[in-house]
Amino acid sequence: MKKNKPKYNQIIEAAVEVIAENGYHASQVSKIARKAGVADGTIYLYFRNKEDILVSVFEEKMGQFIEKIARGISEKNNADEKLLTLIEMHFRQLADDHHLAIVTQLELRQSNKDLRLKINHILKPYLAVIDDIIKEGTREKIFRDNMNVQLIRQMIFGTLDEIVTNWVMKEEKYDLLEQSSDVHEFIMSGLSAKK
Amino acid sequence: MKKNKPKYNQIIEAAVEVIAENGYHASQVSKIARKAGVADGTIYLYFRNKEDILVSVFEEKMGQFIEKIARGISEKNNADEKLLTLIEMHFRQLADDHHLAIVTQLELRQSNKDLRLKINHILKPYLAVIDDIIKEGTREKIFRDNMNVQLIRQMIFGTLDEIVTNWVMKEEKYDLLEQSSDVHEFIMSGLSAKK
Amino acid sequence: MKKNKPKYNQIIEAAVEVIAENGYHASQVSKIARKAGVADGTIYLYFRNKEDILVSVFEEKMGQFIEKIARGISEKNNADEKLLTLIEMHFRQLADDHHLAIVTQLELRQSNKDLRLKINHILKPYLAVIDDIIKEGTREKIFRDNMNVQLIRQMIFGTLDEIVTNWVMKEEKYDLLEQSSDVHEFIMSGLSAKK
Amino acid sequence: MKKNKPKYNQIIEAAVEVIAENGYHASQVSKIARKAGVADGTIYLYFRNKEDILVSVFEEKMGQFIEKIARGISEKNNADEKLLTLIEMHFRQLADDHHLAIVTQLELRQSNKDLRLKINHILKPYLAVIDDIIKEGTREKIFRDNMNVQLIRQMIFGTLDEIVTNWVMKEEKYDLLEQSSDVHEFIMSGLSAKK
DNA sequence: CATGAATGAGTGTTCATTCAT
DNA sequence: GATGAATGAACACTCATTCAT
Repeated sequence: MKKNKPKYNQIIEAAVEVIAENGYHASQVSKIARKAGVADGTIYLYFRNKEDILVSVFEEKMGQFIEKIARGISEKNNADEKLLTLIEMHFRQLADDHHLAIVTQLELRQSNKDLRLKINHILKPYLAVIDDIIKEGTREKIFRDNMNVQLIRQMIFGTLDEIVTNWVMKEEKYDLLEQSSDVHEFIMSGLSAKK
Repeated sequence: MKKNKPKYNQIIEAAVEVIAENGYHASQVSKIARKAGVADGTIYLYFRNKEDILVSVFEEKMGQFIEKIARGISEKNNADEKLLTLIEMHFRQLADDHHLAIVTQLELRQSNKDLRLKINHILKPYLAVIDDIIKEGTREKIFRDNMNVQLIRQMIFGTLDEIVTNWVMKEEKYDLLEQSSDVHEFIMSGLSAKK
Repeated sequence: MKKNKPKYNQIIEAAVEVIAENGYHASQVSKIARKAGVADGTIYLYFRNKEDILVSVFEEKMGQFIEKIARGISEKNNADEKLLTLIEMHFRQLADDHHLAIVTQLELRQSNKDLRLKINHILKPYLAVIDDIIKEGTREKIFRDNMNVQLIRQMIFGTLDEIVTNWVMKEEKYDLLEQSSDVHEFIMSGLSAKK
Repeated sequence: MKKNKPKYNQIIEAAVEVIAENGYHASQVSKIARKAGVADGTIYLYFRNKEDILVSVFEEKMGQFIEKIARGISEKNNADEKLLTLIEMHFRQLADDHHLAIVTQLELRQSNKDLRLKINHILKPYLAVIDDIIKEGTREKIFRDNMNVQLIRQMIFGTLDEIVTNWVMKEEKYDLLEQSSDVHEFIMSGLSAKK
């Protein structure tokens, strides 16, 4: 949410809707402008080019996404609870925002390498949150020692991402949140120190 | 490998190379034709349209990919060993074919929803192989009961896929195969019945 | 006239007409294509881009222009007659081709610096023809010694060019060719060795 | 210099600089406004539109140009000296104002037919000055009789203009003023009554 | 007088696909 | 079967001008 630039936010919101409804490749700048209620040229007062709109969409939305999760986690006292919170909030936020789910799981992945690299960059803070949970669990001795944090994080993120993507592709026919405890149990057992 | 149509295979191989070298969006039909040593029009004697080339590329390559894994697994006697074999062969086949890894993990994901649905369809036999291992492990009582097979399979596939994608994006700088045992341990612990 | 590429010449001719009729800035590629009776895309099989069309127009037309003058001059036996021939043919060729006159004197001058540099390059052979006459006249002792050939050539070309441009801007209301002898006399007197 | 409107002159001067530095086509109104230190909208309090700025630039600058030459000539007593003065001052004024030379010889020529007609109109007083010298020379019997004044004037102006343009295009690498006497001699001989 | 945010018309170029030879 | 010349739809971005403040 950039300062008090109402047009900036109008355009961001319009972009999410247009991409969710039309698909990445059919999302012309003029369509976004029309939905935002501004002229085509106005877009370029707030964004350098079309790619900049898309990067900003992801930036703004992921910013909120991560911030909420980080806040939720900070109230929990151990890695176990934190992981459950992360899973639940990851699922809930996407389940609650139909358009956002389509855009992040399906449409934005069709972008070219450049844009994907930028998206990966934006994703980093979220990956760092996951890393922190892993490290905390190791300190708390509830996770095994000597784990490759980067690999574990890839497995956790890959698991969550694939589950959400499948849910979106199945047109969100079932309850995503219900899966949380199974996923949590799978990951916790996978990392557990006991054995 | 379709029948004995040499041009068909020339075009498939050319497509993999062209996409790996130029990226999805810079892979024009004319470029594929040139690399395959045929005229542009000839492409359309073997494929309905550009999407059909890409689907066929995935179909042919995944066909071999799955077949090899299925064969490797059939020689193993329990779910534990089968899972390890699947992980190792999944990693090894992509580590051994640089072009294929780039195409499947990065480039083909840029396709539109239609193409991705077709790709998912082609992937089904592989997902079925994973499902079979899960079911076998449950029968063997080495996995927990009452697991949601579909969910577990998504977590396993998501884990493997994310790890390979990260490895490709990091320009294959480290050894992918080395990760196999950690991944296997993570998943096995996650599914394990003991506790 | 390039080889036997009929489309190439159709496009060149169409470009001259379109520019003469609509002006430089209103000469869209699609308008040229329509007048040439080809599809927009066909233009790009024969020309790299729009500028290449314009350069080629000038190249082809000036090529013929210069060639004819060079041929005409070669039949003359002294600098005096050669100069008269050059003036007459310069005027006649533009007087005979209304469209070409408008394009070269008015429209193509609106091009940007890049294009103008290329046009100047194409003009060089013509300037060389003028230089040769000046040198010949000096050898024949009918022109003064010690003249700055480059400067003289600029004066001659500037004179002819300004006269034609004025004639085109006055909508070709009077007879351009009639001016030839006065211009010839002016230049000859200006260069004459007698004094 | 219009009235006592300081902003008017700021904009005129800014326009010359911007055009000289960026070229005709890259000289946006907003760039001129920024250089002039006024808001975009302010431009339109002093000029009807962009073309009006350019016409006014030429008007103001040519007004001074012509006035100085007319004053210089009025001090001379015969057509011969007046012509030399005109040539020298024409060359000197452009040699002394780098920006003006670029703008008048190269950039403003890229304008469309409309603007060029207006520029020609502004040029008329200068052409009249040349005409007067020609007529005076004829009266003084130092020029031939029966000359087509308009044609002679075109030749003189064309000569001077082409020489200056060449000098600007050669990036003003040599001394323009040095050419004056040769040019004067060429024209005088060309018009001379003796023979 | 002065501002500057907002407007919206206009166009060169690519490339998947066709079809006459 | 094979060719490759020809097609034509589709779209991001700039910038002169306006007008509410």
